[in-house]
Amino acid sequence: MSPSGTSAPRLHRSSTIDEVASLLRADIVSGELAPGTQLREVALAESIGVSRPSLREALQVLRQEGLVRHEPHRGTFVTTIGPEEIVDIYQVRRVLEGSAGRACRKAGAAQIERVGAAFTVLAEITGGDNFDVIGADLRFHQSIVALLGSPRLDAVFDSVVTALRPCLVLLSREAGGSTIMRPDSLGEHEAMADAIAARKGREAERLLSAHIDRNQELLLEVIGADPTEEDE
Amino acid sequence: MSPSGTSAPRLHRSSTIDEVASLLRADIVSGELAPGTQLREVALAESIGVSRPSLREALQVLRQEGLVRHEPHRGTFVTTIGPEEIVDIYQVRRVLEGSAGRACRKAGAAQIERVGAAFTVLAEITGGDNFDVIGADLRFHQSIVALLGSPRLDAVFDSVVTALRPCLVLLSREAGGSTIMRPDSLGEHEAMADAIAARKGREAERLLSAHIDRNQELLLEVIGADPTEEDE
DNA sequence: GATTGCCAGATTGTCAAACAATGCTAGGGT
DNA sequence: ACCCTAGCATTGTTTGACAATCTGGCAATC
Repeated sequence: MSPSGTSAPRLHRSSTIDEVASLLRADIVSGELAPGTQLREVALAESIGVSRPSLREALQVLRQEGLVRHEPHRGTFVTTIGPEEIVDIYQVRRVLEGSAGRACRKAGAAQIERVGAAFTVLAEITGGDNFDVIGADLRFHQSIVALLGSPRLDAVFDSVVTALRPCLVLLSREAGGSTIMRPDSLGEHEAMADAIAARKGREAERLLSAHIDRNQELLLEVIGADPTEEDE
Repeated sequence: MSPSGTSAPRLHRSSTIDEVASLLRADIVSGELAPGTQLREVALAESIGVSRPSLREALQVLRQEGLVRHEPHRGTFVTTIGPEEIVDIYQVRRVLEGSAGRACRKAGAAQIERVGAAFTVLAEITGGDNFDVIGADLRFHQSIVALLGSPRLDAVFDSVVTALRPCLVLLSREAGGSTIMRPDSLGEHEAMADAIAARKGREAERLLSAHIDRNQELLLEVIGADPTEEDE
């Protein structure tokens, strides 16, 4: 038996607290738990069906992920996202996706292939539900970051996307329509996918950067113009 | 009431679990808790003086930071760092520091100033204790990443540095001498600091990239040549 | 003698209940 | 109207307990 070091995927892959964390995470990114909501430990633990210590451990996970904010002796609240966070998040995107675009020259063929696949999904899903479009869009960009070949950077982008998603969902809910997906957005994505497929690093970086800038402006505009009604 | 010095209104700045997490984090990065060590909950909780649930919450924090690895029903162990992790960490450094170097053109004057200050500290401390040199080196690079002006990216780099530090400490302990700080390393840092001060983005990026590549090679060499005795 | 099966100890996983500490709110005194 | 205080709700932390699971060694079997 050669215990080939890297992986010992013992079954049992989900502990209670990870499940609880996933559950809450899903409720947050879907917007079901609105930003600013206080998460009361006793009630929440009861409603989920776990003990308070277990819930608290799960909350620690979410806190570390930045999905909830913790104020001592006050409580834990779903993170509210403001203009500064938006700017920060998009700066992260610029750095990560920009670098990834430029690195498409060195990336493996398989990774390049996945970008194309992600674009295909995005192109075909357009016109469907807004929520699905957001998901496909983000997955496309995720596949771009994957070009860097770094699990850690993938995780960083994941967390950024997770933080961004409730914001986009909220937006789409308010606008009710296709505010998020600008009409020329699909074209931009196609251009990016093409540049990457052709391994034109500089071009891809430029397109990505411009795309991200535009989206940031759009988002800031809507968020800034609409001081969310969340409460006092 | 004159707010003289430390005894200001108790801002409750650290909850128990954050303190415990900090304590353990310090022990891990200093190498006192060697990689691979199992953290037994009862004994550890007792030795620190907190209850088991509190300790577990602290461990969740460290797990999220990647400092410990958790195996269900087995225990939590101080993360062991292998060649893949080294490569990953240095990829993160390449992306972050490279982007930061190039972004020095747009960075604020204050941020640029801090890079210079960090270099001064590094230059003057050289020759001192190895541990201090490592710290100053990392802080210098931290100040470079700060050029990006993104709290999130700062945090990412922080976590990377934290993961890297025990590895460097271990190295310095084995080599006993100046293996980490190559003789020409200080010169490289000076060149980088100069390029940034002059806001030569391209130049800074090139220098940083080369510097990081060299250090990665060095680290991989020593790590690879020395399969640490820790496991089976 | 080597392998297998199995049992006891140790360790983690999870819970219930409790009490202290703190923040918020409402009511009373001025 | 304002300040102060009492009381309630919520978090912070501990204790103790029990179930589930892993580890290592012992005995039985081939």
